Amino acid sequence: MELRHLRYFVAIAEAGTMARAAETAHVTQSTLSHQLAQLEAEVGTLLFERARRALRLSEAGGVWLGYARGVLAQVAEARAATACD
Amino acid sequence: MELRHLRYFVAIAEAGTMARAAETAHVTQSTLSHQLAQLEAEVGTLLFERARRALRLSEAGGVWLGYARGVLAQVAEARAATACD
DNA sequence: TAAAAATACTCCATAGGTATTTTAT
DNA sequence: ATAAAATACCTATGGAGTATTTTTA
Repeated sequence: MELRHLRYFVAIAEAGTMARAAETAHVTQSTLSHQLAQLEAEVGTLLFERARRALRLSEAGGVWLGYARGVLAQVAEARAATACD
Repeated sequence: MELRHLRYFVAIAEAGTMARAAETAHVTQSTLSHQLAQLEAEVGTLLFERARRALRLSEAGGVWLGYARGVLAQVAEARAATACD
């Protein structure tokens, strides 16, 4: 798992679809699909429900969204703490 | 920046030398040197002082060590929270 | 049938390795 | 002399892209 997986996961969760998340994340829908599959495989759970047309966060997905945001926020804070410019 | 950079950075900080960190991180000294240089370039500050034979955390490095450990701990917690086995 | 995700495939950027050089005791 | 980091160079994995195929409202 890398920060990339968390960034993409949050982007997808916030956009609702991979197509729209692709724009904000500056990658293609295909890439998001791949990376999300990797994350889900590593976590061992589906983070989104695929039954519907649009993706919907699963229960585990909701939990993960909180952690992912927290981790990314911490990273941003660390950056800010050492930014001297 | 990826989690990899944080993992390696913490390993180096805890081991004191890259050679020993290489064993615990299961990569070579060369790889650690490369990745640490990347992290420092991205952060914009040296995280270790090179004046001495062994690496010593710089002031910014100390701050980063705290954040890096926090981030990795959060990731571990997230994993644990969704581990169903 | 339209709008989405998944998938086959291709490419190339880069993580990581080996070997060597540099640096500081 | 020695033990460390830095660096030059190489290889191969996998991140990311294009094009296509499912899938489902």
